[in-house]
Order: sequence, then C-alpha cells, then structure tokens
Amino acid sequence: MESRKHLYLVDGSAYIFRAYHRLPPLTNPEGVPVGAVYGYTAMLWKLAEDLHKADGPTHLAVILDKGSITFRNALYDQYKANRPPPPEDLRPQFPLIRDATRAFSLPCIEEEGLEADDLIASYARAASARGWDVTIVSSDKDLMQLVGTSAVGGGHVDMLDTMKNQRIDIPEVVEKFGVPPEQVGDVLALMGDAVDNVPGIRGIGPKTATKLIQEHGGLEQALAAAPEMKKSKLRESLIEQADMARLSRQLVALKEDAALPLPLEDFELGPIPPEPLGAFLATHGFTSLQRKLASAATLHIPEALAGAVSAGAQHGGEQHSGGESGSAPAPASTRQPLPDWPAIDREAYACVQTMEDLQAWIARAEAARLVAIDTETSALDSMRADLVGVSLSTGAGEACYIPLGHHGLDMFAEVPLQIPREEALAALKPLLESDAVLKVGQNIKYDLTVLARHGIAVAPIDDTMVMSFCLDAGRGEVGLGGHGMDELASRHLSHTTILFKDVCGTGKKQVSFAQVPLADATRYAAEDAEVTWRLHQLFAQRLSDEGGTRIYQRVDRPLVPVVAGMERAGIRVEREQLATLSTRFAAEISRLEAVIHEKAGGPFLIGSPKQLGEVLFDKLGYKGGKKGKSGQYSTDQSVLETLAGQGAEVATLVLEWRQLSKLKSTYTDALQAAINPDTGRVHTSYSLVGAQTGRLSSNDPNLQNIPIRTEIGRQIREAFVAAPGHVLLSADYSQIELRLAAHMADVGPLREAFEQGEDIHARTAQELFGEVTRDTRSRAKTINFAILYGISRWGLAGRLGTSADEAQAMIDRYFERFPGIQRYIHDTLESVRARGYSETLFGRKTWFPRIASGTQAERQGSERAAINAPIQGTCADIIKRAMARMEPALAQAGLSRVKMLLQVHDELVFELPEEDVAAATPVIRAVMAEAAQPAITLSVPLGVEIGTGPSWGAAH
DNA sequence: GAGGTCACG
DNA sequence: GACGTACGTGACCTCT
Repeated sequence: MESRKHLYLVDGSAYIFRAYHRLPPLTNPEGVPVGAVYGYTAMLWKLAEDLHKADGPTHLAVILDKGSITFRNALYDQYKANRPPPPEDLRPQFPLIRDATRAFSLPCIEEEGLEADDLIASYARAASARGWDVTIVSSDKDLMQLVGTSAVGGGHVDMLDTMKNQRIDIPEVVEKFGVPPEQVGDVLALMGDAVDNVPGIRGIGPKTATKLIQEHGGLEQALAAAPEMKKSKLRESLIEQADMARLSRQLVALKEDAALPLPLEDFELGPIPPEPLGAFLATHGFTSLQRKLASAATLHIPEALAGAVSAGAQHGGEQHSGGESGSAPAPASTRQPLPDWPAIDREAYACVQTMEDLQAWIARAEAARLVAIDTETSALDSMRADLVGVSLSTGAGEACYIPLGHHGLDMFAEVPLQIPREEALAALKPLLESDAVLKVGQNIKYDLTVLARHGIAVAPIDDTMVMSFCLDAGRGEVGLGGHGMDELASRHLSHTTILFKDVCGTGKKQVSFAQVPLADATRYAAEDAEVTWRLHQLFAQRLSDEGGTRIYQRVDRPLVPVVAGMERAGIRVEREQLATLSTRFAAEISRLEAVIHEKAGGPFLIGSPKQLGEVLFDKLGYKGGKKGKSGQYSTDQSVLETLAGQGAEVATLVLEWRQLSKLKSTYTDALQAAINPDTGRVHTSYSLVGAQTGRLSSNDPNLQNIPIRTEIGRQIREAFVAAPGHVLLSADYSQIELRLAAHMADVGPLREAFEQGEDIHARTAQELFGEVTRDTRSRAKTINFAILYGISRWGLAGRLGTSADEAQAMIDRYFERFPGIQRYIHDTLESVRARGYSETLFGRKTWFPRIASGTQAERQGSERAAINAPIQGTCADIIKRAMARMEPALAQAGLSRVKMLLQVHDELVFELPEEDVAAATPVIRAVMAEAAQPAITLSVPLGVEIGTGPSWGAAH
C-alpha cells in the first residue's frame, strides 16, 4: 500500500556553474548578475511541478558545497588546488542559490568538510537502502558511480541532466565509460581529472583507462597485470605511478556513510507556498515566472513550509538519537553549554528616536539577515491592543527599542520624543516583509496580528516559543507550559529578565506600557528582543541536533501565520440572540433558586460546592456524601445524579441550576462581552503550545468548548452565524483517533471495519459481545474510548457500572480480539520509559518526566497520558497539516473568498459565500482527507463529514 | 491562587 | 492498607 518514494537530490553548486556558461548574462533590477540564478530557479520550478508525476519527486533537497577544505585535502594537499577562481559575475550568484532555495521553501543541505558529492552519495545510499528511488539532478561524472539498484533495499538510483533533459541510467553510464557504474571509480582513478587536480596516471586518458578496466576487471587487477604487459610507455607508467592511481582512487571515491544532517523524511516535497517565492521573483525581476506564479495553475496544494529550512542543517550528527538512554532524562537546562556570549547588558540598549537611527538599525538587520523582534502594546488582546513600541535585536549585545506610542504618565505629562508611528512603520515594513530576512519572535503570532492591523505582513518567521514547544513539550511545570519567555531565559540562558509587572506594576496600580518612561521601556523591551535572539540561536541548533526540525518546519511553524489569520478573521456572533438566551436563563435560574432554597429550608449559595455539600449531606441528611482530601463533600454531576436517582428532588434542581448558570456565565453573557467593537466579531486566541500533545487550545474566549451535547446548550451554537450572503461550513474528521489507533497499533479487525465504512462501535460490540444491541454498542463505545485514554479496570468499571473484575474480563477480551492494542501499549510504554518521551507519526515528542515516579498515582497517570499522547498528537499533526495547506489549496481553486475561522481539534469551520459551497466542499474534503500524505500513508482512510448552514449549529 | 465544577474534543 | 482511578483543554465561581 505504501506509495513509492522518489527522492531528488539537486547538485546545486554544479548546476550553477553550468547554467552560468549556458545562459545569457541577465542582471536583476539592482544590476546584480542573476543569469545562472534564473536558470536554477526555472529548474527548481520545473522539478516542483513534477511532484507525483510518474518518475517525479515525492522528496527533494538541494545539496551545496560548503567551504573548500574537505577530507580529500588531507589525502592530497593538491586536491582542487589549481581550480581557477569563479568568474567575477558568477560569485555574487552563489549566495543567491541559497536564497532561491529558501524562496521555494526547499531544504538546503551543506556540511563543513564534505563536498556536495559526498552528501549526495550518502543520501542516495540511505534512501535506496530503504527502497526509495533516487534521482540525482546533476551531470557530474563522479556521481555516475552511484547509478544502479540498491542490493539492500531495492531502490533505484539514476541521474537527470536537466539542461539536456536527459536521464542517465546504467546504459548511459556504460555508453560514456564503457564500464558499469561500479567500475567508473576505477576508470576515473586511471584517467585523473585536470579540473579537480586528481593526478591519475600521466598519459592515460578516458579511452585507455576504459580499455584497461574492461580487460582486467578493475584497477588493482590492471595494476597487478602491468608487469606481464608487453613493454611500452603504458606499462612503465602503470608500474611507476601505481601509487598515484591508488591515491586517485581514494580521491574519486565518494563518502557514502556521512552523517545525514537532516533525516530523509524532512525532504518531503510539498507544493510550494506562493510566498516567499513571489517576493523573491519580484526582487530579481523574473517576470515570466512571476506571471506563472500568478496564474499558478501549476502549483500544487501547498504544504506551507516557509523560510529558513537550511538553518537546521549546519550541524552534523544523528537525528533520531533515541534520546538519552537509561532512566531519568536530563533536564533541559543542563543539555548544552551556553555559547560564549557576553552577559546581557540592559544599559547598553539604544532607544531609537530619530529616523536616521532607525535606518541604521534596519540596515543592520538586513545585513544580519535575521532579526529578533518584539512589539509592545497597551493590552493583551492582539485584536484590540494599540502598538506602543517595537524592539529589535540583531545579535548578542545588539538590541534597541523604538518607542512609537508612548504618552507620559498622565494627560499633563510631556510626550516623549518619538518617530511618528506611521513613518517608522513605513520604514520597517520592507524589512519585516523581506524574504531575505528571517524575523524571530517569542509568540510571534501576537506580533503578526498587531502588525497586520497596520498593514504589515511579517514573513518569513521563526517563533522561539513554538521551537521550545517542539523540543520540550511536557518538560515544563508552570505558566505557558514552561514556554514563556521569562522561564526560557532563566532555564536556557541562566538570566533573569525584567518582568512585566516590574515595569507596569500589578492590580490597581498597573499602568499601560504607553505610560512607562522610555528608559525603563527600553531596558525591558530591548532585553526581550535580545533574549529572543539568543534563544533562537540555541533552539535552532537543538532542533537540528535532537530531531525536532521535521515537526517544527513542516507542521508547527507553517501554522503560525495561518492561525494568526484565523484569529484575525474572527466569527460573527448574534448579540441579540445571546441576550435573549441570557434573559431566559436568568428567569429560570431565579425560579430554581427559590425552589432549592425552599427545599433546603433556607438560603445558601448554590454555586458554593462547600455550602451545597453541607446542605445536602449534613442538613438534609442524604447518604453517600464523600469527602475528598480537602475535607469537603463532593457534589459533582455523578454524585448529584446518584442522589436524584434515589429520589432527592433537590439534586435534580441543583443539576438544572448548574447547567443554566454555566451556560449563562460562561457563554451567553461572556460571549456578548467578547464581541470586538471594531469588527463586530468574536476573535479567540489560539495557543500553539497550550496542550502537551500538540493540540491547539483556545482562550479569551475559548471557542473550542461551545456547547453541543445538550439541546439547551446547542442553542448557543445557533448564535454563531455567517455574514449576509454567506454560510458556515463545518468539516469534521470522523472517529479520527480510533482510526489512528487502528493504524498505529495495526489492529486488523478495526482497520477492516473502517475500510468497509462500518459502524465502528457496532463492530466492536460484535467482536466483544457477539451481538449488536443498543446496550452492547454503547458499552463497546465506552471501551473504545477507554482504550484511547489508557485503560484501568477501575476506571472502566466506574463508567460501565460493573465490578472491576468484570471490567478486567472485558479488557482481556478486547486485547484478545484486537491483539495489536496490547502490543501498542506495551511498546509505547517501553519506549517512553527508555527515552523519556513519546512520539507521533510525524515525529512530535511529548516528554513524561514522571513516567518513573515512585508515587504510584503519578506514575500511572503518566502511563495513561503516554498511551494517549501519540494518538491525540498524531491527530493534532494531521489537522495542522490540513490547516497549513488549506488556504493555498482554496486559492488555487479560485476560492479565496472561503475563510477558515475555527479549529476544534477534529473540526474546521469556514465562512464562505453561498455560491462557493459546491466548489469548496471537495477541496476542503480532499485537503483534510489527504493531510497525512505524502509523509505518511495510513492503512485506514480518513473520513471527513461536511455540513453547511446559516449558523454553526445548523452546519452540524 | 487553589479547588471544584463542567463546557468541549 | 491507602491511594484514586480515562486522555487533553479553559472559564467561572467561591473561598482563603
């Protein structure tokens, strides 16, 4: 079932040499020569277009030479010694190759001490050993040694000369060298290479070399046979220069076992996102390609993978190291030594108050090609906050603050000197939007939104908070799951940052950042930018070292601007409808209150679990009161339901009261207050690091827990509506977690049921109980969920209302009917205990520091979470991939009016013109159903259910 | 700020 | 013998 993988390895440096000589000397609008770059760009375009065509790439990477000194120089100091320097108008084009690759959002690999050829050889061997086909985009004769089929994995390696549009396979190699690929090295060793200064044997050229190897079968055989040859110049040369031939053999041999800087999976070729490519094409005046991009019929559903992929490729070494073996994984703080940076000096920061200063900082950032940025605002809500200032950092000890909206402490205070906000933003805009400069932020989604409201589309970006999450999810203790800046600075930089409350105070005495004096604001804001810059250096390296690049680059980072866009779009909510519900609920609540107080024999706070418990169990004397460790009676739903079942009417009334109070305070009241006065819509904020498993979370307000399960709660969903002429579309993955469990645990009967489109809980009931009734199906459903959550006999017994023994018998039966499950649980726990973390299908890690806790409850809790995390996390990865691809896919289908508004874990909600529904439905369905591809081919189909209507309630 | 409760997947 | 029993969230209320 596994679809065939086909890796294309582009020999970037070699390509540009050839393109330079074959293409006209174009220059870009700034007069920089770009002819070869143009050729290179056009070639990448062509390759990307061929994604998934027969013989086209599924995976692709560009390999570049780095530096000039390699291990071959240690073998032979004259190696490549007499290479002429590249032509003057080719030199500036080398760095542009990297830019072009980055514009295409393709991985770019280079490694100190290795030539591109060695990396190509190592990747080609690794891929073909795994059964992947490989095409090397090059015509370098050295690489022809690699052509052929891997004896290990059966993958086939060929080459592609894109300039001649010619495939080079075994026949072509034989035609060129007269010998098969495995003997090409011997021929090369005899004939030598003038350009690379491989000596070979003087007087032997290609013809003779080929003849010798053909006759004798190999270099050593030819050298050994020399004494028996008839006396000739050739015989003497072979004998005299045998050592030179042997040295040459070593020089032309390719290193095939180099450490792979990035794992093969990272080369998964997605369709190319239109940015930053568009900006790159514009910068260099590649108008014909710009036109092609605009018409874009050729671009595939994009897998947005923006930006500096090569950032992670500087460091060699293992990718999937298997983690720290043994017991307790080391805390993150002790993992790497701090770079040799000076201590953070807040007094050295610049406060930028003139245009001249600002221009100097912009130039500095452009030269550095990477700038950390932080915006200061007047509030926490990015959709309402006013911009107060921007800080930048371009390196350790290099940071500034640009105040833009400070006004003294009160209306009489003097307004400090500042560059007018719009002028400063106009100057910053090209930098912030330049595809040549990576913008780094801590929770940059916030800054993206604030700046988007000023017409600035910040890109490309990196986010240190998201990077931290990809590295250390589950390791933190508090706050933003341990990914807040203050905590990161302390943990990774051993630095204590100035806290917001130190600058603005707290509670009643808290002031807006706009009121903070510039000197204090500069210290605080510039420090945040510098800390972000330093964290980025550390995390970029760690992502590469610890195998986090794949999930960060391919899933989480592309999601940042997407989620920012969803937040900005918001969703329309009918205030009137909510107000009506609030009034109705209020009346019913006060009626219930009166009755409850009457039955209780006096007034008390129903909303106080403490008072309620005392009323029920002490005053009214109901049995079954259980006190928890706090010494308080439990009065939760299950307790009240039990009492109600025993005829306690007051319990029923309290349950009703609770439901209505909850709906009113949390939804019908709160949502009215959440409507943004400017947009008339509700804008949630999603946290990208909110859930340890990789799920998003939603807050202020939480739009991921809007009622649906009860009829009365459902009415709240009716108030979420589409704009006039539009409808809401809800697209749900059906049973995705069970499907993933069936795939990951390889559970035959479940897989089969999903393939046949059966009712999965009914099928489970059939397997477990031998018959499908309403009752057995419901119990089977409970058990299915119990499995996903990490089962215990007591928990299941509680849910099913059976004894623990009966529950255990059912678990045993489940394992017997679905044997893969037990193995999955066992293997998952083994691996988490050994490595300290679990992993999703897409490589997302979640750490479980308490998996070996001496406290049984703590340990068992970790075990259950560890069983669930790969499933829940893989589900999160899949919908995130779908989200990242959605907008470009819709745009390509001419559906740019379709807006993605909400994500609720396995559901996406869109707003679209009514007339677009028919066209959008199949696009949305396809993007979601195929979101695992091509990285992972699931053994179960992903079902997507789609509904539309005037409201969210109606769309379900 | 903690604990209890309950809305969602 | 007690522990505390399903995974992942966020918001609101009361009480200290």
